[in-house]
Amino acid sequence: MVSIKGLAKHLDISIGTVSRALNGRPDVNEETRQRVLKAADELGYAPNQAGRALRKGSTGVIGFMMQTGAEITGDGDTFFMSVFDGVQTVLSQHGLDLVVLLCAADQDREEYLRRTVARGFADALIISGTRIHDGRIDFLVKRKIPFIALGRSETDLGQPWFDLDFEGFAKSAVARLVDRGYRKIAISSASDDTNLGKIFIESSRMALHANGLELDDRHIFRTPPNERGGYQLAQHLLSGPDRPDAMVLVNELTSVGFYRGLRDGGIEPGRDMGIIGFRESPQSRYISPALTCFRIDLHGLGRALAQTLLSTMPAYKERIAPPPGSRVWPIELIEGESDPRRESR
Amino acid sequence: MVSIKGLAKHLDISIGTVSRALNGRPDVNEETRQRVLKAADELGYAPNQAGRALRKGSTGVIGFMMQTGAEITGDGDTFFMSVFDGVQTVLSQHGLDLVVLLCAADQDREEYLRRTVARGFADALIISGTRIHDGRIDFLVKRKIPFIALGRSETDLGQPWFDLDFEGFAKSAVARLVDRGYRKIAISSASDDTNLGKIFIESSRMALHANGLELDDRHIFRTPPNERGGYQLAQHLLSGPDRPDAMVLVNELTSVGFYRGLRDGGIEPGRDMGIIGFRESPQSRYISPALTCFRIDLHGLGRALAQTLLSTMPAYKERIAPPPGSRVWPIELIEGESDPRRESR
DNA sequence: GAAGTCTTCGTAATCGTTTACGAAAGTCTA
DNA sequence: TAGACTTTCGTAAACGATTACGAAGACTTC
Repeated sequence: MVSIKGLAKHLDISIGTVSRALNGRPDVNEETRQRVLKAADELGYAPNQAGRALRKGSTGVIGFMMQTGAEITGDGDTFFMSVFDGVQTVLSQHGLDLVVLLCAADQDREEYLRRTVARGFADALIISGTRIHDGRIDFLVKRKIPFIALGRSETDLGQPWFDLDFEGFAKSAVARLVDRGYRKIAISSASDDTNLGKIFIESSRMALHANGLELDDRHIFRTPPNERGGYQLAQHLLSGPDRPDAMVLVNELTSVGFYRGLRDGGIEPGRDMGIIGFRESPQSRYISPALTCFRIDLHGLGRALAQTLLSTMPAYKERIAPPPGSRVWPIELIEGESDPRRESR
Repeated sequence: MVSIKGLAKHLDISIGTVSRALNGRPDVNEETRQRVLKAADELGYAPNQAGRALRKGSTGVIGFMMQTGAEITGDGDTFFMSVFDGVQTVLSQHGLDLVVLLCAADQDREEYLRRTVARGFADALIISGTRIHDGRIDFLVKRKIPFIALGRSETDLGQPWFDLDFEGFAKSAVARLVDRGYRKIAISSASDDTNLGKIFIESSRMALHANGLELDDRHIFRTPPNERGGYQLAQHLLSGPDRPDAMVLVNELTSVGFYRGLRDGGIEPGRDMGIIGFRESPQSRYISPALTCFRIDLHGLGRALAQTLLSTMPAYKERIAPPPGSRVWPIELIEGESDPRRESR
């Protein structure tokens, strides 16, 4: 691997001149520059990232930290890819690159940060899957590493964040179901130690209350975010007493299993039970009946994340304004056929 | 951000001693080491990655390059998550970390390599989504950067690779369908410029031939790897002449749409048309009828990739033997109900 | 032709870390 | 007590890039 020194020796000029030629500095003869460029190409010279980062004090890279396993499968397939795409769109406009840092699911996330990231691996970070109490936030704030969180946390040290509008979801879904004649509304939530779970349950309770109904504690289910979870939820419903007439599913992956589970028990989804899912997924319109759910502009969310992050970084602060609007990312209803209007009985 | 120099000054000892204490060298007094460790913790010292990489000539990181958009959504993204997990298992045993390098779908992949990776960003690479002719392979070989490919390529410069057993898939699926009484077998393939598409079509042709049947060119479909693709495929089948009695789907995401499309046209999947999918997915057993498909040990594939890669790297060569076995990764049949045995008519 | 300006380039310091080398002091052996 | 050995640590040279500074020469101007 040829270095700048090798290039200089090969051309019999100084390394300073080579560097200036390569970096487009004005104080180098055009003919010399061409010679350098040609030689660099021929010798396959590529600047050493470590040397450059050491000298410049920045890497030109933004890290996106996430966990393998649970998180990504839990949130469904294309979710993160769409966000990545949006993030990259903005970053590339500023000559920055994105790398994804995968923390194994069984690994301590704070330890991972310390080991991999705080070393100066990236100039800034996007962290996802925030917990209600998230040690990573304390750590990054203490270390003064610029970052933004995808997901709320009660660990609020003034860091910027974005999150999906779970409140809006609960409110819309409940209002719609009530309006359509459903009265015994149950919810399938995430586990209690996630922000999603906590916010969604509370919001649903309030939304029902606002409509003159109460959320029965026995109608709150914690469902693993996958097909199997949906199937088991349906089985559980069928065997239990006091069956609800509608269900709000906070994770769309469960829907396929839920449909199947209901049918195996003789209940026809849509006809016998109203169903609303959270996020529009590739399959939500191809299952039958098509799932009523919400569209989320994930690419836009990615762009907003990146812009907001950059607007907090000294090197970019002046050039970038934080995007206007709420930190709660809006969602948009997609009407399906899984919650038809009920005839009064 | 405190450096090793700041630490040394704070402790009033030399930076050499600090470094040795931190790195567990034997030639440092135990009491001194404890003082250093304590101070490092208090001051929040984290070694600078750039400085270390520059000096050591290696980063301790393996990059996994993939593209946003098409590729990952096409394969469903639990696919890569499982592979990542396997890769990481092996890497962490050797003190290495994994970063995912995302090349935007509309970006030139070779250019991306040059810009991001060849700079010494990672010690080695895993590249995915190989094309029939893949410039990245030439590039990496020329630059002498250790790498392994997930996916075959006709650009064969002796690099190591692993790939899924598409031949085995075509062979098993066809043999099973024929054995169960199906005669007019169609295939839903990927686009022709992918290895998957090329290999799968050819293997299917041979498998059919081996069973005394021929693959009608009009029974070869190129289907976008998503639900919509499956739906449109079904619609196309229904409107066309000479409807096949069985379909082999090389992408499992299409199955949900395909089912729906058939039903919308009055054809009951399974009963009226036999269906076999490729990879077992979270939904394959929860759609109805459950899809007959193949299980793939993706975690094992990830481990094999990492091990093979390390076994080609000088620094690890001695400690790691390449895993035995084929570079074509095996698949295992999961019986569903989507291809019932036909009564002879 | 002296002085000033401009262009072009070499020199050397610097970023943070690791490590070969040697120095100093202590310990042991004969 | 001299010599050999051990323990502990400081010194300084890399690694590859960027950049402030100044020098040398060419060119202009009066």
